[in-house]
Amino acid sequence: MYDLFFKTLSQKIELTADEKELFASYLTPKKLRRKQYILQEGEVSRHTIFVEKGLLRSYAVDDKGTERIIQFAPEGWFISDLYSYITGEPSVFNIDALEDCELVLISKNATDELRARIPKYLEYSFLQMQNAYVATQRRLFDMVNLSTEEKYSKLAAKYPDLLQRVPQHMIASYLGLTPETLSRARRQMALRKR
Amino acid sequence: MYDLFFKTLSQKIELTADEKELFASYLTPKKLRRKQYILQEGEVSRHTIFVEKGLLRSYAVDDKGTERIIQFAPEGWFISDLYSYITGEPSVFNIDALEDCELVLISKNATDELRARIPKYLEYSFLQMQNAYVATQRRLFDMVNLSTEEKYSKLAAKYPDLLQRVPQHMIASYLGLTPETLSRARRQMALRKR
DNA sequence: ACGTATCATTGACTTTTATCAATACATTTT
DNA sequence: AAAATGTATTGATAAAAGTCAATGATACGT
Repeated sequence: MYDLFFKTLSQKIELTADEKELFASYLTPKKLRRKQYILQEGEVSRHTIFVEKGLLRSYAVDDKGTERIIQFAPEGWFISDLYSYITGEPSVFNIDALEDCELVLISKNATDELRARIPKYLEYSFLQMQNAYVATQRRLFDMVNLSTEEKYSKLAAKYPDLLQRVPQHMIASYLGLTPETLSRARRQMALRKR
Repeated sequence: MYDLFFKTLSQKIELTADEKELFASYLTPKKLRRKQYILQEGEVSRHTIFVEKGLLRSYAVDDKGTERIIQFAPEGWFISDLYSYITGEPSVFNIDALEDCELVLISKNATDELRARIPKYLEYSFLQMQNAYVATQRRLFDMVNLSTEEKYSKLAAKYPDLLQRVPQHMIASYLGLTPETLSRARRQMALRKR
């Protein structure tokens, strides 16, 4: 239990056995079935969610009822609506399971106490946030400046397994494209390779 | 000197007079004339830059030689190529001055020592990074999901003064549009308002 | 104050992407 | 097993954005 979670922490900070035990006492395990929500629009995001197993996604629904996927979170990833988490405002996003999941929840209180009792965890949080920021900046740049084909190729190169686990129209949504446009782009690329 | 810098820190953490003095000893002031570079493609980003006065921008140049603006940094903002800063890899961005600037530089060494000697500064760095991350996530979502007119309107509402200080074709670049497209979108909006 | 950049706009045309509709296939549900 | 749902592809057409070129207007450096 929490194996992947502590393995992930250990990539950036080292915890003693005692610290791990203390840490674990603040964590809540949760299983989630495919299609179930862990956060729904209008609720306040009160936890940081870590994915031990399975696959989550976050998305918003636009005026026309179209789902706009913001993020995928497979094993080893954190996900939440950070804005709602920080401000306490109701979330405008949904987070649900694309596969059966095993999750680790850390409440806001738990986070605060953990950062106070294990200062290394504040450092971890900083490093984690720094990584997330750099990654998002890069993705923003790519989304603004790359062509449809380049966006897809980059995603496919970086997360090849994701394409096996997620239906193509969700990849299209994540990339800000219609399913038709992505389908045609893929066909073009395949034709050119022959 | 450093007035705005410390005022900005004080929005998130409180420093004593002694701490401020210690802090200031790690800072380097720098003036930059309009059009001068503070970071050029190929160099390693070795400082965090704070803008006391003036206006910076960061941008990349694509294969066709077109400038792609990533960020504007007016007074009170931080800017750097964080990826290059963290990894030590040469930067693929440029940062230059759109107006005469007064800057505050914090070297990587200074940052490390400051975080060790003033633990509150690690907390500040975390909060700052968290804010930057949330803001970038939101901008990413908008760039992917909003129409041209919506992108421009949102920017204009959020940073009205920026439109006065920055030529329109740079706003277009920041929004991932051609100058022509932005010009026509503005015309449409103006016509509709009458 | 001058000449030179730079800048914003507009028109004509091309390319890219979205939209709507139909089809075929696969996967889930009952 | 049959029905219902979800998924990917393709075609026809419309809408949006990019490209290229020209014209005034403005700002800037000396």
